[in-house]
Amino acid sequence: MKIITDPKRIDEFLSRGVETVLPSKEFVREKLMSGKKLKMYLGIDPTGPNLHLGHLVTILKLKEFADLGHEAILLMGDFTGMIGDPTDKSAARKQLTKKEVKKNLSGYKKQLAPVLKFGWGGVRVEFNSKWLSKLKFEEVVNLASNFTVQQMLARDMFDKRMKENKPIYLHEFLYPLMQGYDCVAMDVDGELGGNDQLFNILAGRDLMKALKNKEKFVIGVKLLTDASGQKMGKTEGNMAALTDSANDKFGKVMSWPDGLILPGFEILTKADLGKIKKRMEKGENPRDLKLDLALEVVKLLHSEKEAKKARENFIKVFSEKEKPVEMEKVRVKTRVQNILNLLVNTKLVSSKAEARRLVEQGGVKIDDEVIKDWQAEIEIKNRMVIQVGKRRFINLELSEKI
RNA sequence: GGGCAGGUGGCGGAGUGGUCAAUCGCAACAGACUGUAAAUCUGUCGCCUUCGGGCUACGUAGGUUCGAACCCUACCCUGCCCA
Repeated sequence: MKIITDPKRIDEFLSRGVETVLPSKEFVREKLMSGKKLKMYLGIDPTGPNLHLGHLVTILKLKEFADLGHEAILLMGDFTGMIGDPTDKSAARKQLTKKEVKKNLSGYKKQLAPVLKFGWGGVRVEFNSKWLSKLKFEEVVNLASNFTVQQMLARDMFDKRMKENKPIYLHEFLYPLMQGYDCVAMDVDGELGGNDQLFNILAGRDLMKALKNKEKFVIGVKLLTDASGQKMGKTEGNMAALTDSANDKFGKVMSWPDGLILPGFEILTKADLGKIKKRMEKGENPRDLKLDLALEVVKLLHSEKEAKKARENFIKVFSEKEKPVEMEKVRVKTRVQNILNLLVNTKLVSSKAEARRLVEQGGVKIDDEVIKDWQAEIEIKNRMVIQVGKRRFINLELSEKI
């Protein structure tokens, strides 16, 4: 594949959605312009079964790199993942088994398929267990001698835990080491990652310099945060997972604070940012801009048709408070059931106590009628619609057999 | 190895013999409101219940007591200080 040296595209690659470029933008631009094939990688720890939009941002960047004709590697941290990242204090360190890692990986593959085809467009998948599991203790010690405890402690996460008298496990210090060694093992020219990964990535930069006398470049991608640096939602509640349905993804994007509109367009779409800014300045309703953003995001991961359907659905359910276009169908056998049992049986709630609470608070509707009495016996009719809260709907189907 | 302080609900953190299913904050859920699933306000927030109550839970295992998250013993785990 030919190396693309179009300055415009390279500029776009180095600036759109990018927070940090090390050692300098000029350095990396020069490399990219040289026409030489470069090797850059992005690491993911396969700790959970699902990827979310945050992962997607970096993966899209990796794809961009591949599209420029370079060698892009998606590194699965199966080794690091197996050791487990003990971020909380006493929660039993979850050590992933080989089986789980494998399962997670195949899930990722599926989830990423719409945006990235493995073995295509230059993106290659590697596993770091390939080299990390072979390191001898002696080699590990050698690697460790490149770093000081003080350097590690400089990391804000560790610093915070020191101040709070919370445990820091020794092997946590080895994390950056392992990640750094990945660069050495693959002998890459650069590394890509979320800007929050900078510390680990820099460890790799140091190692590359020390062991290979190579200047590894680093591209730190912007995180999905608003202007004040607040991560979207306090947790990752509205960080849509790639496995979410088109409707859910659409809704989650709509729930983002307005401050995320521009960053969202910047890092998740190819939309013309100037135009978006203009629309904002003109005082256009942010909701409409967000509808466009949500549409683009869903389009990225589903078809355009599905994206449009999700938008229609959202407008119906939330703006006009109507029922969704399509809802899940649930079969029931018993013709007459108590409302609580019905809610539990259809898996809308997890316990009777919860069901009762919802009913008492007026959060349960059957065919648009609020059910207030938790002792009510419901006579089930075909195609009856049960709604819990604002956004959970199911369509009942009477099963004819006993 | 020694001394000290701790281990409580999804998380943080009160409680130190009965009135504790456990104050409070965060997260979550429902309702009102809103351009939005944001913000704000209100309510809920272990499980089961014939709504009387029952059951399971405060690191683990035993014990004392009419009664234990709280007292005793052993064990496991964490932090701090000393060596």
